[in-house]
Amino acid sequence: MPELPEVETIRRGLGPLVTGRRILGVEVRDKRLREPIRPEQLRRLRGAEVEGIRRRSKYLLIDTSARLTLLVHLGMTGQLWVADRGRPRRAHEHVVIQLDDGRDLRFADTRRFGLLRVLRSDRIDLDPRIMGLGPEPLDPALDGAALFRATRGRRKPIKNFLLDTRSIAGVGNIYACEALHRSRIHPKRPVGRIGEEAWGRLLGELRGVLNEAIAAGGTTLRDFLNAEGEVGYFAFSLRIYDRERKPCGRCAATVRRIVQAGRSTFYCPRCQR
DNA sequence: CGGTGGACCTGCTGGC
DNA sequence: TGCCAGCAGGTCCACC
Repeated sequence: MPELPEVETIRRGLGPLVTGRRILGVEVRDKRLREPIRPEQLRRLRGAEVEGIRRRSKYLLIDTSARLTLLVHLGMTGQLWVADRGRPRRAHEHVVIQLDDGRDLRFADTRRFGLLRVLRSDRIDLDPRIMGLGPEPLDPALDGAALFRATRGRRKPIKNFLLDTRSIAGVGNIYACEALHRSRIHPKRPVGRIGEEAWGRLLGELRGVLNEAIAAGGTTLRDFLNAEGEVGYFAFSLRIYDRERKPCGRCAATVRRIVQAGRSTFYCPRCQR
């Protein structure tokens, strides 16, 4: 489900709903995630006040006054939202965090690829999951020249590079395909054969599509819902993703699907070189 | 260095 | 109608 724009959409929606709220209790109904939830860890949040929510790559970081941070990853089908206490449970609702305003912060995850962990706030940057992440694409300090320098002599296909969170954080399958299509770059082009100017344009197109998706509230193809349980509308603006055998919106050639790194890549064989 | 394939899970779709 | 292969927005690992 969620790539950078979807996680950012949740962060923005959740912020005003939970910041300043005190955590009254934590209920773990099902701890079977890929890495099992540790209820005794989550219960340490009881009594703490939520101070704010940050995002790093596709992770949400919920900081509390107990100097503990709740680290959340939504995997493929994770959902995190606020609901009035007493609202019926959603399917696969695994965790309920009771807030002091009569509402709950709830976590559901059909496929259980998500992650929920409590970390010491002062040690987050030492967590191996966070430590290994590459630069944020929307960070103004990042530029095409840096990406150009980082990729000299490397032969990794650009699509695989974009999907690797150690190179650039937060880009997933949808936005990697869309950014390459907008940049007219073939998904198999080795990163070492992309010039400095082209890196600048690619980064610009990547930022463009990410920002437009955030403005539209994210992409809902199947499960994505924001912090208030609503869908996002960027699916209507996708130009290449999931359009196999349909015409390319720019040149009318037929969109192709190939597999790279075990994932579907959609591209236009005419305008992406 | 880089690629593939599989693992982890559940649910939906499309073809027969 | 029913079954089943294939696929899904993410990571992580073993192996070539």
